[in-house]
Amino acid sequence: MGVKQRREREKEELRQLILKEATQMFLKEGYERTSMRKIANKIEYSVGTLYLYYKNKDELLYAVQGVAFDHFLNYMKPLMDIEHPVERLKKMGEIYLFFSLQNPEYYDLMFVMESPMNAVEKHESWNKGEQLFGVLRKTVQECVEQGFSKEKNINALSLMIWSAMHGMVTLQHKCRLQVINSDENREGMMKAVNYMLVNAFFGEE
Amino acid sequence: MGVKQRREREKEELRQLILKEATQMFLKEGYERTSMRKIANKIEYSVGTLYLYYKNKDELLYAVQGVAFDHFLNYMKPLMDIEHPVERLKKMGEIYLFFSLQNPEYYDLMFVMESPMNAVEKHESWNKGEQLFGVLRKTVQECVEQGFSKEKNINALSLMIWSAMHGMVTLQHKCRLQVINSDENREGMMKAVNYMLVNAFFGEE
DNA sequence: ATTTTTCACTGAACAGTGTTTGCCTTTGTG
DNA sequence: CACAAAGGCAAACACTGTTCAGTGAAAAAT
Repeated sequence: MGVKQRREREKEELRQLILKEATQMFLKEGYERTSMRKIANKIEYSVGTLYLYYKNKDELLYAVQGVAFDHFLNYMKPLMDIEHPVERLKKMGEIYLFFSLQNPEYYDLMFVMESPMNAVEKHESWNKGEQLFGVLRKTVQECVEQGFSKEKNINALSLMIWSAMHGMVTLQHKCRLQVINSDENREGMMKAVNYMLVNAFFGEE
Repeated sequence: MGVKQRREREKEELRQLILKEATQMFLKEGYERTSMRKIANKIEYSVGTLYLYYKNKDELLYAVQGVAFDHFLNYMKPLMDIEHPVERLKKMGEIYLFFSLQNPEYYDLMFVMESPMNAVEKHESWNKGEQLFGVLRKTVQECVEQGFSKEKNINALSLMIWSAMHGMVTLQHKCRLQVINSDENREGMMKAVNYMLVNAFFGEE
């Protein structure tokens, strides 16, 4: 009997609807103004229903985080066609900056907010995050293999690059870059990133 | 008549008491569990009273942020005695890491939370932040002047270093460093920072 | 000395938050 | 037809930041 299966399918559909609508509200209104009640209103169900599909807000946010990561990976994947690893790395930095400034709410969800990480069990892995870090590490590895860096510790090198990008983005998002002349804007940041990647970490070819 | 002055003094004393108690609660309980009501309870005044001394929570948090910066600057100031600028910079990195991991709530207040920055008026300057950035910039400037770097743009260089430190610290705080083998802990981070400062940005002397 | 004014302070109320729970109605099964 | 199961709902709980009419005591003015 296909009844069980239909119900299963309907449940999955509603789960997806909640996720889709929540994601949309996050992008449009920002997470500050996106409450469980408002999501429930938008999909025309009651608040309690949300909790039948997601254990709590953390879990819902974790699901939205997944959507954000998928978006980001779609930005990144085409870059893997660039053969020269240093060129690829530079382009990755550019895209990283671009994405984070265009989608600050997504970025927060992926790399800043505590809430979605509470849904990651202590001993469970954070798949999407590892997937993305893998893309960076692979590129760094190629850079090292082709002799563009003195340092051979791939993990330390990758972490340093990621940290620098992440730090700059978040300082910008959270209004801490007032300490620098405000004419040092996106272009200025891009210049600094380029310096870091080309001159500091990897030798000019 | 000294009545006005006494009242003025008493107001200032209560303002300081609120600040002191709020700061303490932040450090002990974390900002998640520090509400206006709980602060009011601790100092045995009613909630409304807090709003006679601070316009809103943002302003109170901004005041606590000031306390945090003072602490941080006290960590940093002694370093200015180190003559060699590269050595000083390395030590600054060490202290930065140490402070941020020991006082995550303070760190959040200073560099991550949006709330306290709402109290900084659009055209008003963020004094404490600029003061701290000045300490870094001065050291970087000396490094450049003594010929330890090819890059001459002091601001870009300083920003890059600050970003890298800040990025690493926040990725750690917000549980995003699961992507790296967990045996790469504080020491591993310190190694990466040292690599960055000594090998990447400033030549080994 | 008595009245008036001033002012710090209160605590209830408002509008919101995430989450839980008892009930109800619709659906599918024996 | 009667019974069981399950999805959905509304109300309630315990919070949050913030506001505001009212209180009572101290200071100023009469």
